[in-house]
Amino acid sequence: MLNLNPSITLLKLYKEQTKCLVALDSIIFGFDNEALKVLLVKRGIEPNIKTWSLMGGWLQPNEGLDEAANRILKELTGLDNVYLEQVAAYGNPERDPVERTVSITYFALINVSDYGTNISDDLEAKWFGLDELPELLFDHQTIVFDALQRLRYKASHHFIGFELLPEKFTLPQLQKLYEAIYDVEFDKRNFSRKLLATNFLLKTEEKQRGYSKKGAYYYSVDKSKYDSGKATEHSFLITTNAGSATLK
Amino acid sequence: MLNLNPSITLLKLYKEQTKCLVALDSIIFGFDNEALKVLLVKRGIEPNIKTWSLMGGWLQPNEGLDEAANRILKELTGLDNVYLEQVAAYGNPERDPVERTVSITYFALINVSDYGTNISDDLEAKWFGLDELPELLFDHQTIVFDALQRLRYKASHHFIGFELLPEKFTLPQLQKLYEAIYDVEFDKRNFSRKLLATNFLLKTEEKQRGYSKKGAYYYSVDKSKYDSGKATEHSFLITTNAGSATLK
DNA sequence: CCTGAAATATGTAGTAGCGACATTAACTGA
DNA sequence: TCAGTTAATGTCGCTACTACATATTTCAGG
Repeated sequence: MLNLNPSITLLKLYKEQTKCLVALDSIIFGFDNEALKVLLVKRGIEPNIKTWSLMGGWLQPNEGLDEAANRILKELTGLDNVYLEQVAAYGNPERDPVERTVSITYFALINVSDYGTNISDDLEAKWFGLDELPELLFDHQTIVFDALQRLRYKASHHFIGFELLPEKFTLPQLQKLYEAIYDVEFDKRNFSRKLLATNFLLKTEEKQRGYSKKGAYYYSVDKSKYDSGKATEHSFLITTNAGSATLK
Repeated sequence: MLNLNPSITLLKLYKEQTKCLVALDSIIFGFDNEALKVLLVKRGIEPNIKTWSLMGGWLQPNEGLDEAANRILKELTGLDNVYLEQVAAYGNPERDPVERTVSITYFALINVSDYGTNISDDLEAKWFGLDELPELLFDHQTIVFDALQRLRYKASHHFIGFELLPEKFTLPQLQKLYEAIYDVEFDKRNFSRKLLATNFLLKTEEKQRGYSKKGAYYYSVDKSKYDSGKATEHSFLITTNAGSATLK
């Protein structure tokens, strides 16, 4: 932005700078009631064709970063209105051997059951558990790890976990979700007490059937409170000290 | 990263993508024992020549992002080995009117007394308090705000605040620093109890002279513990709930 | 129809840590 | 030596977290 010698003309200064490709890559998290998963695709172009990689694409001339990340996500999964948050930028000169590329990453939280129906079949995509990731393209391994860190932080301070669940979910489901995110186990009683204390949850009259003998009540998110809560911070289950002590 | 039609050749696919300039802009925080400040420079090129802006520069062909941010910081301030952490990427198509530019931002924590001696005089630079910022270039206002948010988060979970202070500092100095970062006031007794409990601080025999009647003991950072602590999280003074409640 | 198994729902007691608060100690300068 | 200023430290009450046990609902099988 700054030039110590003002006599150089503007255009020259701008023109002599190197330009890069800008890619947007999304770490798409999903939850199948058991484990936290990441959606990967088999790369369709050389080099490294058929290597598993994150869903991504290039920035187009007239779109902003968030906009581009949303567009790409929609193109590849058919999903719209997905929780999407920027994580970081990666720009090692050697990361993409063909062309200098800076990648800006986003993590997405999707509800797996929404996803299943809309996915285009052209695309070889698969869910992977975090401890069963295949060999990944370029630096995507690091990127996934960083995104997980970010998700863990975010979900412990803001009420966003439910974005990974269907509209209606039970407390045991919610607990399993958080246990998957942090790879810890929680006490049922303390868990429900703490989550209910947020006042973000609305109990419905409906019970889940078939999964357990007794059946658990479904809850939904109180959107009005949640929207105002997005700005505010709440420390959920993982207080920073306990968290680092307990995480595997 | 992915192409639904594998018949398109690799090079064509890469070549037809638009390229951008990539800028690295740093929010340089400093602390003058009173307030948290940001170092800004007067832009030397059109458009918006003479508008105050963040310190920044362009990414060069053979350097990574962190590397570039460090290089630029060194070129502009003479400072080396500075705490520097990536914050976010900004890429609205209109943000730089001359040329499509993606900016990747970093926050830097420097010790103002180190800085004073090394600064090149070619450069019109000035410290600004956060509540007395001038009109800023492009979206730099937003960028500063986001960086402050990030600094607040980081300093409340990791022991990094001291990067803004000299090698040796007193507890009252440290307290004033945290008060400046969060724009709150702390209780002296609770503050020192909590900070000392981290075990990151080493008390020296030396006392600060001249500033107060009694004189406060100098402390330094126990680097061995600190290095291992960088990975771990610690919740410092600002617990998330209390923090959001108390912050102005 | 009764019984047992399985999972949900909820209550309590102990404790650690936080916040609020007041006094003593060290030094300077008049 | 006295007054003024700032540093250093200890106590109490409360909140919130943890650990832990029992009752309830329902389904399935004899």
